[in-house]
Amino acid sequence: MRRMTARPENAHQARLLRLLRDNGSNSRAQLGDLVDLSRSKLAVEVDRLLETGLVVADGLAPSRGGRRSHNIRLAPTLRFLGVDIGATSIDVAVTNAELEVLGHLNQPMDVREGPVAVFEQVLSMAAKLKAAGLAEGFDGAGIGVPGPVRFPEGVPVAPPIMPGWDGFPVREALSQELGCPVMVDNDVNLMAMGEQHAGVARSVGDFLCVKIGTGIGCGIVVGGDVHRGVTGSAGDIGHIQAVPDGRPCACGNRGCLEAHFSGAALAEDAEQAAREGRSAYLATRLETAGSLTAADVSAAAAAGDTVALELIREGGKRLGQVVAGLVSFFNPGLVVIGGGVTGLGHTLLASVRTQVYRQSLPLATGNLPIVLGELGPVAGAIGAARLISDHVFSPA
Amino acid sequence: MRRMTARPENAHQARLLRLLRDNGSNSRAQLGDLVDLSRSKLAVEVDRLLETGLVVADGLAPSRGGRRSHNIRLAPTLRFLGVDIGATSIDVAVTNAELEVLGHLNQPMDVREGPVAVFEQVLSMAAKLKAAGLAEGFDGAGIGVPGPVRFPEGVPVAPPIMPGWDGFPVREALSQELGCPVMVDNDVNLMAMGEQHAGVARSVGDFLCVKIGTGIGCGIVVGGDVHRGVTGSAGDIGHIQAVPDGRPCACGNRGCLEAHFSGAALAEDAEQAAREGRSAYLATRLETAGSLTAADVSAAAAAGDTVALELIREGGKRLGQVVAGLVSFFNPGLVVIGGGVTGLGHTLLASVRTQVYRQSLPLATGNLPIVLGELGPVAGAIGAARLISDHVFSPA
DNA sequence: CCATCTTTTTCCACACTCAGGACAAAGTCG
DNA sequence: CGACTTTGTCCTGAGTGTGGAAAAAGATGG
Repeated sequence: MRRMTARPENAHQARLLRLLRDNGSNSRAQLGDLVDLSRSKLAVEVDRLLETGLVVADGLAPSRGGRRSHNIRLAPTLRFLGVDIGATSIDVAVTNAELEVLGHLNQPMDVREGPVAVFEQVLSMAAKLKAAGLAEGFDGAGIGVPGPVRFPEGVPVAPPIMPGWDGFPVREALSQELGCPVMVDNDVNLMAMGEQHAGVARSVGDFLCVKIGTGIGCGIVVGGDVHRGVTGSAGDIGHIQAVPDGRPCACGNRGCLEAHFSGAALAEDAEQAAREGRSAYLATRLETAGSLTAADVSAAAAAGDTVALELIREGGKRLGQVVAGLVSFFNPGLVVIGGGVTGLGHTLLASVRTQVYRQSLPLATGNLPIVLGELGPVAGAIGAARLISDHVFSPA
Repeated sequence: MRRMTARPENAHQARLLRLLRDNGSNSRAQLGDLVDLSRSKLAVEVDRLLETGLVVADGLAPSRGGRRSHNIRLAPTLRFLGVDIGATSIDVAVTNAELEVLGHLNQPMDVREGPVAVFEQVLSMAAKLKAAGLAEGFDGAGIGVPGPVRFPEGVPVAPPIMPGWDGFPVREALSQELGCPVMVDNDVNLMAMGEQHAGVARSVGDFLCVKIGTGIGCGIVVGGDVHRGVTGSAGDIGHIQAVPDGRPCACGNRGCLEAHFSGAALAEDAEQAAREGRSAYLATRLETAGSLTAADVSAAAAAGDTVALELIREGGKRLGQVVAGLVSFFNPGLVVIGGGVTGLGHTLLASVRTQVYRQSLPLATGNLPIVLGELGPVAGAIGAARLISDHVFSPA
């Protein structure tokens, strides 16, 4: 079911669409204040957008002391699909044109089952959301995958944790299936875009967004734009050396950050602690579940388990060491920490902060907030919607 | 002696001026191929530039099969001043509008003598270059200082190795003295711009430029533009921890890269080796000179001294560890190594390369050249000229 | 040496865009 | 109810840029 979504005809229209996306409904007069176009010109462009159906009239705005202005908003029927494929689960969200989440589904799924199985799942989730009446069709879809992506083509390249995905034409295939434009990016970059659009990073031009999941990655935003690097692997900080001659890592080196702190490493450490009898809480948990995850450590910490707390603190210190280096190098205006293990919360945050503030120079840390992401599991999906909306709201 | 340099009236003219700067003399027809403007429009803009005197006619171009085209070039009387203030010496260069170095002076001087003394020296060097007939006046000057700069205002902020410079209005003061526009930036950023304009980094959009001098810094170029960070301290990698619990550093921490490898650290290590009698070459040198510098180590290495070579290799390994992390994080298309100790040359390079290729992931290092800068001591001055020319060649 | 073909440049007419003013419509406020 | 403010529409005039025609300058081939 192909939907022909109109596209803006020029940069002015694109600008207006993005303003409406970011600021919501707006009066014509207000728009005039924002865009520095003559009233005549603005009227023409708005009329054209109304004709194409991308925006609709939306009643009258409250008076600002004179005649009331007509409100304009993005077409309420526009729908974007945001897909965040993680290592062990899939998040799918439907948003309207303002990128508000109308519905959200989460399914556990191992990305290693390969692109065909995963996309089957994604499409069925999308269908379920449609069946719930949230969308009739999609005007665009953003897809996040847990590995490097050749961005212009929308193709994963040499993804370490996604065997079978290398070179798979994700963009092409999903565009075919969904009948709408599709953009693909690294999941961490999308999380950064999500927090930038609707989360803690609003109005920050340069920031880092560290995502701790099964692995560790870092979204880099420079001047409002995501930096992807020449091969799309920028932000891949999981294999930076955190401990000289430390633990062996799947990548073949030793002491990688990921080997010492990540969802996977944390789970292993916890199991070991449980087996060695250092934590009664974790031992019980291990016995009932058969294995432990980062979430178990999080729960243990919340229950006051000292071993769990110590694991988190130690991990935060490792992470903080690496982040301190990145802060010195990049001098961001904000550091966001998010991902599945946000449940580790303030213990982790405190540990990272301590390390960064101690190790980086005052000029770089002086006014540097280090905070948790505020969008939780939908950050990636919102970022994905943002990605594709940027594409759809740009001149054809 | 104030010179009123004309400025381009619009973006098209600015574009043309930069093309002429980067490509040298050019025929009108060739320009037409490059800029995607109608012939009429192009003719008008070129004529206006001719009127303002920013460009001049320059004979006829060779025929391309028909009527010969008129050559156009930037006014040959335009002069930029490039100043690179290092920790221990000052480089001043005069360039024409194409940023070719017409004359270059170098003077040892300790930056700690403060801005007043330093600028006195700079002005006297500029006067000397003028007296040599290289310039009548300057149409702009770029200044590099060895510390963080609040870029828009051109003011150093909290520079660790430049006490007395904090908050000094460098841009304002020099603009007054020289009677021309002035821009100020970190010396490392300027070196990066220099290598980008005329050195190894031509045609690379994203790259890192590591400068090893008295300290260590790193210029970051993203999408062709220098990234300065929110407080102007981006690229300050000298205080990234390279050795856990390593040597104490002036910054108060331990194990900073700069404490283990930099011009200053190298000199100290060499002196110690000399005193301990581990190297006859260095011991002799120490006796005659009273102290050692990085240049001595360089000379010793060239002479085959094993201790010197080992010092360089060890330092390269430390540097390589840090650079490997930056490569993973930033995924650049090129890494340039330059600065005063380029004399350490290929020994250093080999050591850094080994470490980076070993520690970073193949996707990031797959096609990553790591090379020495090719502009030597004038890289900074050329970058400074480039900086100010970008400013002068932009609409007023 | 001349005729023909190319390339470059200039000139010009036409279309298009856009800013800004005038004016009508719709509200507020006293 | 009247004066003032804000918003929206219409219209004109200035300016800009495109593309064609033709002239200028040279190359090529007989």
